[in-house]
Amino acid sequence: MDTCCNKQRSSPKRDAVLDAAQACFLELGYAATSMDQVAARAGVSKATIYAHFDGKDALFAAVIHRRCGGDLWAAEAWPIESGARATLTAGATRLMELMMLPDTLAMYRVVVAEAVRHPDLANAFWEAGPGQGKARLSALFEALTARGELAVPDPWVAADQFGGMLRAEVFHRALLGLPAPEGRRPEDTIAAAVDVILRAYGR
Amino acid sequence: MDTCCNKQRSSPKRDAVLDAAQACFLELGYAATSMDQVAARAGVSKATIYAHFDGKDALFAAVIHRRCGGDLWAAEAWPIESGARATLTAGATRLMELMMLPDTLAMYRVVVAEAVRHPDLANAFWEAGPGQGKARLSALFEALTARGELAVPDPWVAADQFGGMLRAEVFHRALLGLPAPEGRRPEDTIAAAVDVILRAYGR
DNA sequence: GTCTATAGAGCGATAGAC
DNA sequence: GTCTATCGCTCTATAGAC
Repeated sequence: MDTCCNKQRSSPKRDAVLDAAQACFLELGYAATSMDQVAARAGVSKATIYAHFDGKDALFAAVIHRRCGGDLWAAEAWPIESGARATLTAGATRLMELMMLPDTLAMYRVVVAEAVRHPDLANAFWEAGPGQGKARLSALFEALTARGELAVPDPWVAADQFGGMLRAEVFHRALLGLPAPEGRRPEDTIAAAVDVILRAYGR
Repeated sequence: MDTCCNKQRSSPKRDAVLDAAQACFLELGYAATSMDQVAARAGVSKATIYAHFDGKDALFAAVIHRRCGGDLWAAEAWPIESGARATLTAGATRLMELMMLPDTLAMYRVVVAEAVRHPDLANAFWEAGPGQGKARLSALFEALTARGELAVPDPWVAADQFGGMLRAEVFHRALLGLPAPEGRRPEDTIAAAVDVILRAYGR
């Protein structure tokens, strides 16, 4: 137990440090964040941070792991509606909402930026984020195929393709901080992706 | 003219600085790269760098703009083969090759990381990279529809979807520095994406 | 243009009092 | 655990000789 966290699990100052560090890292990136900034934002001294975390690297890891720990992906939030179109649209809408949250985009940016230097964090992020999303979509395809509403030979491949279409230009540009392509809303991307999937994998 | 570059266009030392800076920025990221490192790698003094560029920010911008300037996307490299499957497979293969180049992935990482602080660079990157890729795929869909081999109502939407499927798990994990999913190669992703497109937009 | 040398600020991390 | 004060280092940027 407790192999992933430094010192004890929780304390008011410790939580304040984690909150402040998360805000700084997501806003400025890893390298551009200083321990002085984190300390000031948390309302503690720098020495207090070092009493709770082994250093800047360990603080960063704790921030990422904490945010990857919570379960945004409870299966109950991914209902099998009546009909393949409704089910896929509902799932895609939920996924799109999560992907487009400002904090999610910021998390993407900082993890991608540090992926080479922190492979373990990149892996934790994948497992808690995109990997879970893919698993949820895959479960949808499996259930719809079992019900005879779709004919999907490999649910993981279909989930990858569906997710890829959802993660297309709208998300891609948002990740780069660019405005969405003119007149193209997330709902349009979702509807068009569902159309393609139904045509390709419908019975 | 010459509005995008500092001082004169080219000189041996200046090119050496740009090469060294590109290597450092792509390898370490913007913030973690120091002017001392760039100077050492270029074999010049720091003062020489400041004689050619206004500062670290301007040097970074020059590196990104230089790499975005070259045209990797000449239309001749995107032939309309005989048959929709062959055409799409050839185009997707070319796109996948470009996307999976180590330098392309590194460029993605550093531009995404700095996108919030350097919106103009993010835009230049989009226009020179993903935007061009989408334009090339779109031209393919348009030509295939004109020939009557495909029935694509909106080539830009189809290009977005096709590109999204190609940019799915294989590329997504590569961007995070993670190994490819077991037993899934880029060719498999391409073939599966072409299958879906042909089923959805075939006549 | 190019160099050496250095200014001046900010960095991560720690010592020692309480 | 938490603080103040500070160490030793590296950073971006520049001054001045050639």
